[in-house]
Amino acid sequence: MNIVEEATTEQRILLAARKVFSQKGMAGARMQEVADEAGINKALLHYYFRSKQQLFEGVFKDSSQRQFGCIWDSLKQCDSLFPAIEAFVSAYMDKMIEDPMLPLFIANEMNRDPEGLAEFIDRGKESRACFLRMVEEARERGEIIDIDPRELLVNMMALCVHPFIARPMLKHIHGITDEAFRRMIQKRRKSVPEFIIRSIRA
Amino acid sequence: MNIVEEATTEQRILLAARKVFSQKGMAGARMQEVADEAGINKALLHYYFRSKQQLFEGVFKDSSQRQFGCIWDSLKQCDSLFPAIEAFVSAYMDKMIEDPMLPLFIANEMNRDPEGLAEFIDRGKESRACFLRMVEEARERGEIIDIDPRELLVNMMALCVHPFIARPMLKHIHGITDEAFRRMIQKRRKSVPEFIIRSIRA
DNA sequence: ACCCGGTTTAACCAATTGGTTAATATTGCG
DNA sequence: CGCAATATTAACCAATTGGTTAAACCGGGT
Repeated sequence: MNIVEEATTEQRILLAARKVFSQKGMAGARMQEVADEAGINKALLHYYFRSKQQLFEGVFKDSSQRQFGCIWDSLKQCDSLFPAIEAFVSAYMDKMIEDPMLPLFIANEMNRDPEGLAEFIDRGKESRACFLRMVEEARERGEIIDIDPRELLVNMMALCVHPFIARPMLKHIHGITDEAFRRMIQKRRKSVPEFIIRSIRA
Repeated sequence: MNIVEEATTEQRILLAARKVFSQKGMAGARMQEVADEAGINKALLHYYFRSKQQLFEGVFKDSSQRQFGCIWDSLKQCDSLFPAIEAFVSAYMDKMIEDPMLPLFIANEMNRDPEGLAEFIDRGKESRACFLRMVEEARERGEIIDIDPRELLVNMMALCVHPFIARPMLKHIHGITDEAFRRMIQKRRKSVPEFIIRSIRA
């Protein structure tokens, strides 16, 4: 009856692997733990995914797509910059609320093996270019100040992703609970776009 | 004659361990690699640091202090908010240019063992409180808009630290070299404080 | 010269871990 | 049913890895 029980073995493996890998990282994850989490034998992992590396790539591919996939799409239908920024921040944060471990996991593994994993994050290339052009045009129309579009994008992603990267530190420094953290994120869904727009409005 | 040759064995070990641990993380680091990097026998590691855990804590304590230590001090002598923000961003970025692997390393290990490592990042508690009060006062004087000081601090740190966390992705997405990355960071030393101040100025 | 404390090393050990194998269970199908 | 293909498991293996041990080295004091 459980959704986990209904799913195919391969899906259960990927789900378990995503949990273990994103928590412990490639080096810290243990095949046995993935097997336990999926409720199967360790040898069965190698039956579906020949090696740890292959299982990891399956998880990473899925995770990076999950994180970078439909974020860009959210702003494709926006015709002006400010709503696009709001849509981007909202979509990005929604994704991370779904799976808060993902950003740090991806950053970490990209750092470990930049060349090997580069191919996985190439999605949304044209959507990103589209957004950069949108910024450029808004600048030419004088709606915003003179700013490098790519720098603006870096700042946007920074403000979105950082609370999830630094969550343990924020929780300790500000002494907040899980619930307080979620409220903070909800507040940021509105305050971050305001922060950005206020700083670039001409 | 080399500085490494002159240093004491313990210093060489800590230097090598910091390099290996911050690149590979606790789980991925190998004691043998630390020993090789330090140019000594593996057993000698356990002579100076009884266990991997103890060596790791030595490195982490040093690293977290290096990252969070004197950043706050830089703004203690500032009497008004905007120069304090500029000083903070400059100091923070200087630290990270020195050792670009540190932020991701610390974020990662804090995520792995939040309780065990929490004690190490308690430095600068009162300086941080001092900064938050400074923001509060500026708000009461009407110099800046109505913003939660802690949220402002999160945003500041986000804009400083994110390029170093996401460096491999930025390098791949924007197709930039190491040299271009350093130029980008140098640009951000000025643009980030401007970005922040523009968005909070009343 | 001799010893003694701290330092360094080579060899070794036990536990972990990714991966394999061969046998068993299950499912689908003629 | 019977049989073949697929799914699953228990037992096992080789390599890696953190850690230990006992011996050797080395400088200084007497």
